[in-house]
Amino acid sequence: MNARKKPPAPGTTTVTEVAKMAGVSVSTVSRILNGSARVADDKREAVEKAIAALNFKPNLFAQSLKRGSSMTVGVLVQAVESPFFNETLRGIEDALSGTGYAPLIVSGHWNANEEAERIRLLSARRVDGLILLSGHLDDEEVIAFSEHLPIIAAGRRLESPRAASLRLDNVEGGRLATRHLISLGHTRIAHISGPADHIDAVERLSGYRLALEEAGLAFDPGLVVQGDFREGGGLLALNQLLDRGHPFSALFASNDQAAYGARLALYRRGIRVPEDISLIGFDDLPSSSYTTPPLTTIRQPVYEMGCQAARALLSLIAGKSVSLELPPLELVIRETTQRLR
Amino acid sequence: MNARKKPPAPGTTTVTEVAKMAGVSVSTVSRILNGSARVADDKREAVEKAIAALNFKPNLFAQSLKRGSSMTVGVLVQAVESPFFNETLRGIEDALSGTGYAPLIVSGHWNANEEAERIRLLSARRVDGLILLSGHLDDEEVIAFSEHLPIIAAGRRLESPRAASLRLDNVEGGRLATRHLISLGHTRIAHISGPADHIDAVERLSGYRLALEEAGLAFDPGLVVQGDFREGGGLLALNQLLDRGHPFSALFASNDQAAYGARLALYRRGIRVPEDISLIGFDDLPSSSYTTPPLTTIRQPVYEMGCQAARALLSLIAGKSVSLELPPLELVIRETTQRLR
DNA sequence: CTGTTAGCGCATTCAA
DNA sequence: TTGAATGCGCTAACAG
Repeated sequence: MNARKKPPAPGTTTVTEVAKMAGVSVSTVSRILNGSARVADDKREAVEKAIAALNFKPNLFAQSLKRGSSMTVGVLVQAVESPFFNETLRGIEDALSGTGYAPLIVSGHWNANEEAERIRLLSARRVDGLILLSGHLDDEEVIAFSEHLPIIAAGRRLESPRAASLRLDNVEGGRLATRHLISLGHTRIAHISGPADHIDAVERLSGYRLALEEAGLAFDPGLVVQGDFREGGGLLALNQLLDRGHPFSALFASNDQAAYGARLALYRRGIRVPEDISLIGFDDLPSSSYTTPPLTTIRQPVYEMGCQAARALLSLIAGKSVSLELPPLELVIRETTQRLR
Repeated sequence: MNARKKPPAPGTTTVTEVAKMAGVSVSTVSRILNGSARVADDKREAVEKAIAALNFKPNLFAQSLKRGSSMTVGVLVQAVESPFFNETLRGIEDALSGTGYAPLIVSGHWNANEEAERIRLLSARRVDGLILLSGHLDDEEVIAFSEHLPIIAAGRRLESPRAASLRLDNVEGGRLATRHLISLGHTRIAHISGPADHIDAVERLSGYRLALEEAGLAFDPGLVVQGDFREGGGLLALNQLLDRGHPFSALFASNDQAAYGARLALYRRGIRVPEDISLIGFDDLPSSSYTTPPLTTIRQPVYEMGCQAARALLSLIAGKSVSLELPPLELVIRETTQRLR
């Protein structure tokens, strides 16, 4: 029933066969594979030849089973399809490349239950560590998970021996954005906030209020409307705002996607950007350099976050302590903001 | 320090412990885990209780080692950060969700050598199958890989017992786009092509020429300029085109990203879209609904591609034959094209 | 129906 | 320096 002879399939050959071909024992092959002990040159050569000839790759499962390490790190992202996480994933991938570790990416879909479920899945796959990008899980739960699994969490602040976090100062970011508008002479500044249960969104709103206050400008709740961090929400939000009839000359959107939506709403109503209304976003997605006009925004170092997170996780896995330092948020002035005339 | 009672770490308990706690043998536990045989209700109950109490998850490596299946499928994407692949990844993830399979995503970076290297990496991890999204590998190499590994390839056409492909008719897409412009009265239609070594790009260009020909319009090489499927390339390309001085009233960009770049170039020069120039893209990225103005484009069913690819791969893995059918490319008329006046 | 046992492919003792 | 032997945790015969 089963076909006996197979061509040397990668993933079919084992150390035993390599050993046989090279005329040595399996342990010698293993030693060469891992450099775990000195081996005579002639044997080494024979083994290496056999490995090449058989197209041999050690079975990672057997290795994992033996070593208790999977050489895999889990990455819990909120949505693979979100442009926001893209560059972070690239950073993770780049940082991991060449280390032997591979990322296993799963999506939590902005849902605490699903996140917990995914983490369980990752843990069943015995990932050696976990990178958490944002998410709705309680910090306590994350710390609980970290008892068994080193964790680097982005978008949180948590202290624990087996966990570290990476978080930007979103209050400062919101303040930066708002101050930029104020410095251009704007005094009636609207804000599209993000989800009320999203800490980043809440902080950006705080930053907005803070900047207003610092400038002696009154906070007007009628100028704030809730979005959902996505284009559709931004569009809706801006329409609501406009319908309220409170005049404003500048708009701070809590993220770039919301800004895109708002931009479209403005376009539909024939309101020009930046001539009639100045617009600033938050994130600096790659596409924000190419909107019409290019979007002024607050740049988050997302790629660097990915790199750092991955590197830090590797340290954690190696039992070393980690210190995380991120470049600061940065105002990127492009063409959607201008001085109030 | 406080007395910490170690909660059973997930990934630490084994079938043996479960068996001991439930007072049965390991095989009984295994049988219950896999439903591979009938088990008396009382034992089943005891085992299930033990599993819950110990927070037990079977070690996937041990399972894989034993069964020779990793419950993992490899996904070779060109760039995790590319907006184009995002929705496809989501489709793959959705289709895989609940099947027990997890995707292992790696990037080939548009480079045949790196692609081959990544595939080797995936094969060392003993993935049960492979989804290839685009790429520079020769079809023959892909077929060679498929000897040992079931493969679904998007963006190719290949026949083999262990491989299947999923490919849209890009000639038709290019034709569709161009015909739309022609139907609006345009006769001087420019084209930003994609990389000359990218088959999709070449086919879209063919479609463009075909539509021109069908309409009795002469093909003018001076109206075609090469881009790179990215925003920057589109921007540059359009500037070149404009500098050539050949007049045109409509532009077909080989993908949406190029269209974004072109849009910006136009904006910079004060050329209005669609009043002065009609613009059509290709792909229908999610953000294309929110450009200013929203982009007319050819929609690729990328999400569906992901779903289908994943489902087909599962069939292939199960030893079944597959038939792949994709919804057709579709013209999405938004607001960057209008009748020539 | 259930328990015992033999490996899956590998890294690692322990002897030689 | 090398080889033989022992599990890692699990599934699947094979007996009972």
